[in-house]
Parts: sequence; C-alpha cells; structure tokens
Amino acid sequence: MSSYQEILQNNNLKATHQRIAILEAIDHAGHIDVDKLFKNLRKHFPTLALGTMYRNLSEMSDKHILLEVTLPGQKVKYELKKEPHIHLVCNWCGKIEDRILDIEDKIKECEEENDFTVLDSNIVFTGLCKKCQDQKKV
Amino acid sequence: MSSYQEILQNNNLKATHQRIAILEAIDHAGHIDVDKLFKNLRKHFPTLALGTMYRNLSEMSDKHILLEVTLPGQKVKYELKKEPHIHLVCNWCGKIEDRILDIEDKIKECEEENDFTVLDSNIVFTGLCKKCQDQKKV
DNA sequence: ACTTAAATAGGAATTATTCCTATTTAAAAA
DNA sequence: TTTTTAAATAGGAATAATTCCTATTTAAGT
Ligand SMILES: [Mn+2]
Ligand SMILES: [Mn+2]
Ligand SMILES: [Zn+2]
Ligand SMILES: [Zn+2]
Repeated sequence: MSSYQEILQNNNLKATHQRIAILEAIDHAGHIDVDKLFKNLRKHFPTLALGTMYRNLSEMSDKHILLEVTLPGQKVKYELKKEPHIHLVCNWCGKIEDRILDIEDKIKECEEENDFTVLDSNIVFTGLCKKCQDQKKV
Repeated sequence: MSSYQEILQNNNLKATHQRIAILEAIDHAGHIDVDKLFKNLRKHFPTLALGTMYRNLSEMSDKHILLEVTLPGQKVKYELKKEPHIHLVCNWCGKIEDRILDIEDKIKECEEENDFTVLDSNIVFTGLCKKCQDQKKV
C-alpha cells in the first residue's frame, strides 16, 4: 500500500497539501460530490479555492487516481480508484454501497451477440437497503 | 401504439406544439442532450425558450414519458421511455446502442447476498463498436 | 540554500439551470 | 362555434456551476 504522496508522485503530480487533503477527504467519505467535499475541506483549509478543487478532481480522474461515479439523478461523485465494483444505491436513505459482482458472463454474451468489444462497465442497482426495508414494514 | 397527443393527455399534460416537437426530436435522435435538442428545435421553432425545454424535460421525466440517461463523463441525455435496456457506448465514435440483456440472475444474486431490494438497474458497457474495431485493425 | 516549473488563490468570465410574470393557448364548457 | 380558464410559454432576470486568468507561492530537484 502506497501513501498519497507516492501515488501523486508516481503520476507526475506534486504532492501538495491541497491534493493530499482532497484524497484524504474522499477516502473518508467514500463517495462525495464537489460541493460537499469543498465545504468539508474549507473547515480545516480556509484558503482552498474552488478552482483548485475542480482542477485537481479532473486531473486526478484523468490519471486514474480517482474515479467519477455517475449515479442517475445525482451530481457526479468521486471515489478513490480501487478494484472494479458496482453500486447499490438506496433511494430511500441515499446510502451508496460498493459490491463486487462477477459479470464476465454477461459481458461475453454482449460481445458475442453484438460485435461489441467491452472495455469497461458501469452498473448501478437502485432500491432499498436492509435498514430501509425493515423500517417500511413497521 | 398511442400518439404523443394521447401520451401527454394521459399524463394530464396539455399537448402543446412545444411538447410534441420535443418528443418527436428525441424520438428521431434516440439519445440527446439539452443543448443539441434545443439547437435542433430552434431551427424550425425559433421562439422556443430554453426554460420551456428544461421544464418539460423534467416534467416528462417525472411522468415517465422520458428517461434520463446518465452515461459516464457525458451530459445527461434523454430518450423516450420504452422497455428496460442497457447501453453500449463506443468510446471511439460515440455511438450509443440499446440492447436487451437479461440480468435477473445477477439481480437475484445481489438481493440474496446483500439484503438489498433491487427496484431498478442502470447498466452501461463502454468499448468499441463493430465499425470502430474494424477501422482500428487497418 | 537556490532554482524553477508546477500549482494555488482569488476573482473574473463563461456556461448551465432555475425562477418570475405578462401573455398566449389547449381544451373543456356553453 | 364561441367563451372561459387553468395551464403553459416566451423572454429575460437571477442564481448556480464550472472554467479561465494571472500574480504569487511552493514542491522538489540541484
Ligand atoms: Mn464505489
Ligand atoms: Mn436507450
Ligand atoms: Zn436505505
Ligand atoms: Zn464506434
């Protein structure tokens, strides 16, 4: 496991306080959008500029340090890049959960039937998490 | 098959020229974002207001006449609501294809392993379409 | 410590979206 | 067909989101 410092330097990015703070905050939040991230960081980093946020989120996404997560009807969220996974989104409490799901068979199916080479996949299931199912029964 | 007029009226929306033009244009384009839609419609409908577009796209999505399609790294696109399907997006030529893919087994798997009730799914495969695969071989 | 290219802060500019309201219109009633 | 009226629109103002600009600062190599 490498430090943020190393991750940044391996991608030819200077390990600035701002970038490290951004990465720490995203790691802590899991999935977070620009606004929430900015408000969080401002508390302990009052001079941080919004432009710096946007620029770095783009750059770090380009370099695959971050991943942009697009969920239906929501602002783009950012997460640390890790192993591929799908998202379970509770449309009652809003919780976003990561899950590993093997879909190789479906990808094969799609490739063979459609002459399409699949390079990446993006899967979101929306519904009700455990807690919200239970609450609705009451 | 019902006309746009009927679809709108069934949803308690007046069948205005603007709404019908929007639905026709979306049907013709398949998947289209606000800007392109507005530019297209303005050609034959010079007084159309941008606010009217936004308002109607939201309303018609709320009423499930339209569907908002969120693809990674792109502006939200709109399509006519039809049977559920996934999207194949060529990241070379940009083409967006609709495909039916049975994923009931994966949904079951997810529900059983995670205590999560899946109500809707959103699946995008990005890669290379037939044409672009061939061109890259040359 | 010095050097320098890269990055930042702060704010201006641009773009996207929502809001407001006088006027128009779809469609139901007469 | 004409009248009525609630719903919808056009046009523009207001607000929000994002990008751009540049003088100053800073990370990191020497
Ligand atoms: Mn995730
Ligand atoms: Mn589609
Ligand atoms: Zn929940
Ligand atoms: Zn293609």
